[in-house]
Amino acid sequence: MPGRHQWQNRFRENVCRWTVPREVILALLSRTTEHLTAKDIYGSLYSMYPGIGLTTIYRTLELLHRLGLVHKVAAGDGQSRYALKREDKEDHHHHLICTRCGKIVDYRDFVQEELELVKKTEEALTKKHSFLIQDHNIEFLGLCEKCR
Amino acid sequence: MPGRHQWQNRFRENVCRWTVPREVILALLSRTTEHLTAKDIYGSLYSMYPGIGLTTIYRTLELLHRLGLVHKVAAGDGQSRYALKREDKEDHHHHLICTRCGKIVDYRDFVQEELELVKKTEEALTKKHSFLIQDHNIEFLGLCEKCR
DNA sequence: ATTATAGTTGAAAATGATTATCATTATCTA
DNA sequence: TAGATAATGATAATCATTTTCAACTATAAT
Ligand SMILES: [Mn+2]
Ligand SMILES: [Mn+2]
Ligand SMILES: [Zn+2]
Ligand SMILES: [Zn+2]
Repeated sequence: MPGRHQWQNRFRENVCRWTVPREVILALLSRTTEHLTAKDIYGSLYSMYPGIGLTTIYRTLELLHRLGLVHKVAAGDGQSRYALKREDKEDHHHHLICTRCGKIVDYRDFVQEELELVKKTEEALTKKHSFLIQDHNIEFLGLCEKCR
Repeated sequence: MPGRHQWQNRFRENVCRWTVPREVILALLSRTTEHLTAKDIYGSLYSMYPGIGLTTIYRTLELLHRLGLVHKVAAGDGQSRYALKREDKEDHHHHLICTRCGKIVDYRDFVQEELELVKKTEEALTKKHSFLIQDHNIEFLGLCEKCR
């Protein structure tokens, strides 16, 4: 529901076509706040769209990631998980990750302080190591309620 | 060179035997500050110890990780990298990761401020999500000098 | 509306890192 | 030194992700 046309435009700009699999995957992602694996998506879509290929899901997720529409998170259990970025700019957040079951929880605490520290650090590191820094991650690892 | 006997003892406590492959792998890790993949290690060891198996390297690295002797870092390129933990306690650091070639650089800037923020956040998250938090990661992603 | 041109799809095979098996060997303890 | 058992390494198996490629389709130009 949130912005099918915006997505469509974003695709056109990049010479990408607006297709059924892409629409369906985006629709699914926009319906949840969970961080889904390619297989999760494949499973959820199966009833509504039995023909869809896992390959296409991987390709679409990679595309969405390239277009900056989804977050891609490695939970350390060997598979990547994806979540749609929110439209509002107040969505900067990081993750709490269960190392046993792979569950990912968003958190948005102390974002202001975090950003200050991140900015300082980023500047220092850019100079010191002549890296081109594009992003940062902060994650807390542990066991979720069920797994501990 | 740094503490072969300490390692040996750490092994014994855990009913683990002190073997040639384990000694050789630890020796290699202690000779560098780089973050190595299992294959890197296999390659480096080959001349000195042609018989060693890649399987054993994986097993040893996993063991060292379980014993808390190495850091295990996922560079996002699909393979894990390992680096020996330093003996001194001033070694708390985080990583700058090149998303193109997987290179990992340690940084230790603003550790004090970082720890304050981390502590606050950890307490808040523990309560709010009833997670048992065991560790945290901070990483900056981008392109290294060679890759950008 | 028809056509031409890329972009897209999905089945199948390939890749590549990591793990599981299992017979053989090495370490440690008594 | 001998027995118990942990460790090794060759091999096969897993498993997520990619690559291939022929068939299909969205889109723009006629
Ligand atoms: Mn998230
Ligand atoms: Mn490090
Ligand atoms: Zn869990
Ligand atoms: Zn690089």
